[in-house]
Amino acid sequence: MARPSPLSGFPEWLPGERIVEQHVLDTLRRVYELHGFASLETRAVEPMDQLLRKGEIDKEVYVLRRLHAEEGDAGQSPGLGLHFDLTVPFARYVLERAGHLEFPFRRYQIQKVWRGERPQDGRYREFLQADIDIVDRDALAFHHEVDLPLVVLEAFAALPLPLMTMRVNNRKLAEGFYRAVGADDPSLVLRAIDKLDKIGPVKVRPLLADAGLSAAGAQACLDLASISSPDASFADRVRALGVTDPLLDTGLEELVRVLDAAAERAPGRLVADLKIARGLDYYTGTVYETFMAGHEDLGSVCSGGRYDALASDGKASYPGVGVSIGVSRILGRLFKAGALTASRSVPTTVLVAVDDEESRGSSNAVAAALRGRGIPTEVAPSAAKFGKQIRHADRRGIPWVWFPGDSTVKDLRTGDQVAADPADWTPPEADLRPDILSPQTEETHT
RNA sequence: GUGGGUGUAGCUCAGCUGGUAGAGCACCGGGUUGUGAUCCCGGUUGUCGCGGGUUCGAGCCCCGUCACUCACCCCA
Repeated sequence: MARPSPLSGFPEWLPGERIVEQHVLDTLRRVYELHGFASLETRAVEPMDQLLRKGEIDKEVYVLRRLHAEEGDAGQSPGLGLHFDLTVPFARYVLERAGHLEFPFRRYQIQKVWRGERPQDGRYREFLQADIDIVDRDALAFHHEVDLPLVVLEAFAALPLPLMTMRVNNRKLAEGFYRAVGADDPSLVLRAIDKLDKIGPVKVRPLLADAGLSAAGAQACLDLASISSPDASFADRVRALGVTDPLLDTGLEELVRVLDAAAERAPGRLVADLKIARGLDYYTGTVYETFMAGHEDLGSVCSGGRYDALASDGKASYPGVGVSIGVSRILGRLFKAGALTASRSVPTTVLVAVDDEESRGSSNAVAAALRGRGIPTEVAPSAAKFGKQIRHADRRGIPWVWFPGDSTVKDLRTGDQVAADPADWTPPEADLRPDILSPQTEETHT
């Protein structure tokens, strides 16, 4: 059989990269649980009508089909598709289990999602998302829109990643403003403003005209979009535009509260940016997009917002707020750039050398003693010359090699070799797990 | 889905107007009868993406196809 070529858009990491990924996932789990978020996993498939509701027909969903499906089977059921995000499955889960859940319900969910789009740099067809959401029944207190992004920023701060900056806007603010300057359909304006970074104001202006805005109205929207600030000062600049509207006032007030809290609890990491739009139309309040220092061209690596109508069963509605971290997008870019590696490609801390095959048993005994004290240990695969055995460890980044013959242990980094007893020798605490190295020059969190 | 670019060794690539496939790195063995580097010597590695066509002859030209990649779209 010919060598298979990798499938584009379905990333698979090397062992060392997987070690980095697991470190990231462990850290996210730790921080999320520190804040009391419960872990959840939902099935990979949803009924097609669930995935495609809200008229988002252009969603590229992978459809699930039995190889031996009978003719006509397809017509009888709604059909199944792989989920393309974790929010829709979560909303479905909440509706289905509302009677068994305690509200407000806080959960995190780290799973693969699938999108049938053309892959590109930073854009995959199968990728890992790490979501956290808070949902409540009927009404969700506003302060969750303040608290949730701070949890995510805390998680980023605990990770060896380039500096993350979260840019924040508010749908009420935008919608109130757009209506007040003459837009009948604020979502059209939103979509136009969303393209601002990519195509520039000259090309956005006609789109705003298409949305029904006068020249003055379009100018006002562009002026609004140009406002950004790392603190609450943006509000004065918005008011200086002279537009008044009750919804705009509410949105302004909310965004000020988000910025005030962030200034205190995550200074510099959260910025008000009134051109942040978000394509998805179900957001109703604060919206978030996050950019990675030095990799802004990648687009947002962590986005979300407040939603009111995503889950509703007719009797009750379940408003929520959540964000999703694009784990694969972040890691794929940093791996490719050589900006994030593990100090070794295996978990092994100690390689026990083998003198000859007759004495493999004593090497196994040394390894067992070390493992018994929590030290990840493997035994050399063959009784090759010691130079070979050392190289086996060196190639993998294993820091220590144990020689059972004279009961010594060698630190490959320094070359020092000392007598040691398997019953009590212990490596430095830091050697028990691989280090995560981020050799880039940009600012990092840790 | 639309439009560009690229497919040659494990990796990065060279290959002239069409004339029997190369380099560097990597890898393996030895120099070195049990301790990593360097050095020296030697060695392995290919359906030139795939299929067809033109030609005495195709890695090179033509057609098709597949894959990868970039942009649009959309978004993590």
